Amino acid sequence: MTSSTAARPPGRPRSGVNDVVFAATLRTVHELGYARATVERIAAAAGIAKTTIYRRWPTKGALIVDCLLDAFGPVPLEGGSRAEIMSSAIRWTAGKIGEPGVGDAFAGVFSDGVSDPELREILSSRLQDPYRLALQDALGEPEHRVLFLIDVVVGTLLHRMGMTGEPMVDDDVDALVEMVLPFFR
Amino acid sequence: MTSSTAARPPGRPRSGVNDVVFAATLRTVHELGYARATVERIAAAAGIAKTTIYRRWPTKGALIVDCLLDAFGPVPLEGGSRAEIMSSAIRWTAGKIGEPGVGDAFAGVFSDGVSDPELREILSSRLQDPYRLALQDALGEPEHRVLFLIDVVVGTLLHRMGMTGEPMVDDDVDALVEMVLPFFR
DNA sequence: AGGTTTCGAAACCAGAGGTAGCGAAACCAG
DNA sequence: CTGGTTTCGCTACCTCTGGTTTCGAAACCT
Repeated sequence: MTSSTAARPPGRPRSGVNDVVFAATLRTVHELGYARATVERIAAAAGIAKTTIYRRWPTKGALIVDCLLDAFGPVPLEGGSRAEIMSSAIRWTAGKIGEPGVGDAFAGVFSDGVSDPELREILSSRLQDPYRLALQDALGEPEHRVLFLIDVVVGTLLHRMGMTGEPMVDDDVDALVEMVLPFFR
Repeated sequence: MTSSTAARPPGRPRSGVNDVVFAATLRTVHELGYARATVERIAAAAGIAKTTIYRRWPTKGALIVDCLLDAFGPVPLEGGSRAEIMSSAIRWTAGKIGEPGVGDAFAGVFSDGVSDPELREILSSRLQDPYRLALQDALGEPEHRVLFLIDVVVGTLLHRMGMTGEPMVDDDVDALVEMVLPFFR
């Protein structure tokens, strides 16, 4: 065993509070909204110091992206036909965005990215790309078609969330599936 | 002429700089992005004092919404068939959002609304409702269908804008039309 | 025990939205 | 021309947020 698992570095090890921080982030965003969920409040909710957060994530945006990655996890792409795969992926996305705090955090960090190219890059490469690649693979569609699909699905769900403050109801998610599927058959 | 046109109130009249402010707002947002387009910078670009802006608009969000209303103007709903009306409305929306500064301002104020219920109310009632009502009338569709249509079209366009920093290219706008029309036939 | 790293706490900074106070300017009525 | 009313520009100011810095204490390994 020469080096594969990287011997523990010297010094005091980091306390394993990442999960606590993610939970505190979603809870705080859910209760106070994105803008009022300050890093200080998130740290307090997690029971740690603000500086500890900034030691692990360079910016608030990076923290939120990591938190969303943790909340979403890998997209389930089971299902036989292309239609079943797409349908279940859309419903899965809608369900995740509807979980308390997730939609607000997503819309908020997305908004911040509008005027922050570095955050946009993080958002695109760390959050969008993995799902884009998985979808390209599962659906056999070219990149630009999958990007378009993501624009439609995520854009629609976030617009509803941003405009009403509530996630999209199931009937409208059904309509979204019904509208998207024929176009990608 | 008794009272219809409201006799001019006493005191110094407001200088007619609204148009100058709108132009300066779009220009500043286009050059610096939404977050760095501070009210102070917008005022400087318009050649007026920051306090003058806050005398006319209660918040930055309200200023942006008025600016967008001015930039969009009424939606053109000419065209014979329903398909023509919808198609031209979608392309008109995409074109407006693609104008320099408009898309950034739209995405920015939309983002701010995520964590600001008052701004969301302004956005919904002053910006979305007029277009929604005009579309309900022109298309003969019920409210929730038109709201869904707006979610899809505006959401998709803003997601592309927010993710890439660039407005959607014509080919993809064509795809959007092609996807939406059959669902609303 | 010594070296190394992380922790919490506090003070701190820069930039943003938004407000208050002031004298000067612009308009109208008499 | 004078007085009343309102808006103007200017400056100073407040609050909040993201983010940084500093420092002593704690945790781990050798």
